[in-house]
Amino acid sequence: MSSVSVRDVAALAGVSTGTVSNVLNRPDKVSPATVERVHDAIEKLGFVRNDAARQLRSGSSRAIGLVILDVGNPFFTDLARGTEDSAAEMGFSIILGNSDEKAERESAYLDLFEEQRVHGVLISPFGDIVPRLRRLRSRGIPAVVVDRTSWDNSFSSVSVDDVAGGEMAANHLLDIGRTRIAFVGGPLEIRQVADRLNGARRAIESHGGATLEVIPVAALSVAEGREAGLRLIARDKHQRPDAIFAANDLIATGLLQTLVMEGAVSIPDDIALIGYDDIAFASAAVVPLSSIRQPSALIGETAVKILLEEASDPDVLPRQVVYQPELRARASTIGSQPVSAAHAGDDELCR
Amino acid sequence: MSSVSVRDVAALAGVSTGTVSNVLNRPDKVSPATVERVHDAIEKLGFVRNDAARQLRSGSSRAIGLVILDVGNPFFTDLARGTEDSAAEMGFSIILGNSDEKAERESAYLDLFEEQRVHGVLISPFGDIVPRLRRLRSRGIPAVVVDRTSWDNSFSSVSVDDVAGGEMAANHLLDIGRTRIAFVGGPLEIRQVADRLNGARRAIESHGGATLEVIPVAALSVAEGREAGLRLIARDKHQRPDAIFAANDLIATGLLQTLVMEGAVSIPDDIALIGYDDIAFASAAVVPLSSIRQPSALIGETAVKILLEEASDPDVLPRQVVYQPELRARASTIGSQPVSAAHAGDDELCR
DNA sequence: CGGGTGGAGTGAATCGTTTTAATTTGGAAG
DNA sequence: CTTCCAAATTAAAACGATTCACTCCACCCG
Repeated sequence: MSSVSVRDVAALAGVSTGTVSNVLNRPDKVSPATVERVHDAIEKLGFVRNDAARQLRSGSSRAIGLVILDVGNPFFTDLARGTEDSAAEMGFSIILGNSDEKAERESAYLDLFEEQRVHGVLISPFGDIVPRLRRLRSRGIPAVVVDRTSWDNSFSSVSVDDVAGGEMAANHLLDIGRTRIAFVGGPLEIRQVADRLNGARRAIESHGGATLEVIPVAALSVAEGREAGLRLIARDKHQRPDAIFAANDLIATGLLQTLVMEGAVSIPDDIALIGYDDIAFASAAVVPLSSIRQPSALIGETAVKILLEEASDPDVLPRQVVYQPELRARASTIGSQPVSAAHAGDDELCR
Repeated sequence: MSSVSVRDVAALAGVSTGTVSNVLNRPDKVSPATVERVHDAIEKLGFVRNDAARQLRSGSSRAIGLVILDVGNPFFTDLARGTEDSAAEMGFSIILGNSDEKAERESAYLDLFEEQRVHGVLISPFGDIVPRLRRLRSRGIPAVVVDRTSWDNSFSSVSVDDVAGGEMAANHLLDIGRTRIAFVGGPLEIRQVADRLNGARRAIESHGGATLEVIPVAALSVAEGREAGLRLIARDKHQRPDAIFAANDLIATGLLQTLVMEGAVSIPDDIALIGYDDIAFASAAVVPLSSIRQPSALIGETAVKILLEEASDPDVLPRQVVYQPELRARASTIGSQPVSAAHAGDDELCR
């Protein structure tokens, strides 16, 4: 277990440990000749800086903690990728935690990040974590909430306007002439789900002549979508909606499968279907799925940027960044169309 | 920035710092009364252990580094989830790095992990990293290769028998009577791709009467799959294969879309299609995709287990664990069938 | 009654870097 | 020929938990 320390490097280069440290961190403060000599020594000895010692002395780490709700959801992995790219650019790395929508796991990750004295925390919250975030802040660790506005604006957040997104989705369904609309989603405790529903409700109420039915599901997964689909198939044909707004693309995918395969329902002729998130698989589904696109990677990048600003200047005021979502109309609502639409071709398939 | 240290805790509890440390790490060595007193003090002061200091003194960290090829690929996120669960159980956390099939990023992550003196490294390698892994080992940091056997057996690895998987896929296509088989995949430098192709080749050669065509693509993505699909559609009907083995499910998804939507090809009647990885979206596609299932989460769990063993006993010999893949026949090869097959119902759809 | 035993607790040394104040050096300015 | 300054470098003091070699002390046993 050869452990090469700055001391060894200093000895070989014939300088002091302080100089080695300067070469590592502020090379401009050291004469070029010395820099070279030190680098040679580092090379020769295979020295690698011990991050724990650095962090202990200098107080803060080069890692950022990120807690997301579900690694299985491409929306979140895209978001994570955004944070990773942005962080790497600034010389930081991301420690990714997956809370799996469990308060206990969420809490465990916050504990871990606190022990590690991470540079900052990004979190797409599940439970009520304001007290935890406050405590982190009092320790000098800033936090930014992602994919949700923070409760009382005491923390910065980067999110997408889910109410507008829900409105947009419902309006699209109304625009193509549908009137019996169903919202499939849940649990409503998840803020995003409730917002999307409220947006849809608003659109439909202000339209007149259209109805909205809520079909609750237990989780935002493909399996739950299938299950909801089976319930719909079981209905008499005339009892079915003529359009469905699914709370996210995983649910929409599940619906798509059971409705088409097992229900012989034609999409979009019998039922138009729109999802939410615009994950890469949405545009690649056999009936390409209309969806509400969120700038997932951008959310991550922005969140990192804000976090780093707050870290370097703790007195900056919390900011709420809200992006607007965007409609991606595809075959599942508008059927096959001549390839000439505005967005044709710019779908980013799997990145 | 209130910084509460063991010293403060010790003072309040009326004990020495050594005792506080013992309470934290070896509570059984301390009398119950003292344990309680110390815990009270910790509570009162809001003390949180500084991990950097702990690590500096005790030498090793509680974090495991994981480098994967592509976060956008559900196979790898499932694998990551497996490592995370397994690590959490043992009190470790995972630092996830995404190399994006770039040697430079892979290398940057290994640097980072080396500086952090992580407890161990798990890696699904892209470039030739044996020298790097050797160096890590010489520093006392063990490494386990995932999703690939290691080059010379000098490192432990956990993988799946891709040759057998390829053979299995091709045999399935032969079993349902197909004879003009195409393999769509690439680049062949990726070992897994080459192995799958070789397996298929072996099956077809030993069958007689069947042919294998290789259709190369530049990457294992949905977009590349679509592109390959377009090329197939452009062919005269009789020049097309009657079955396709795609190197992974992302490619299969892309193929599925163009063949069905734009080529009016019937799956599986005109062309049978089988993928690889059995990602959650495979079974949820509108024409559910036959695939070769790999135990992705299990690979991750096993890798963590082996890694921790090697970390605690550096003299243990490297082991190569090779799991066998499993065929999941679905509609894309066998069409719609009465629900009675062996595996019906046990598909894990998106968890 | 004395020596031995072991559980509980102590406190100083330690890990490897960064940082600070202090020191040297080579010139430029007076 | 001083004097003074900035740049380059140094030596030593942190940072905060863990560890290790000890000290106590109570208790048991012959």
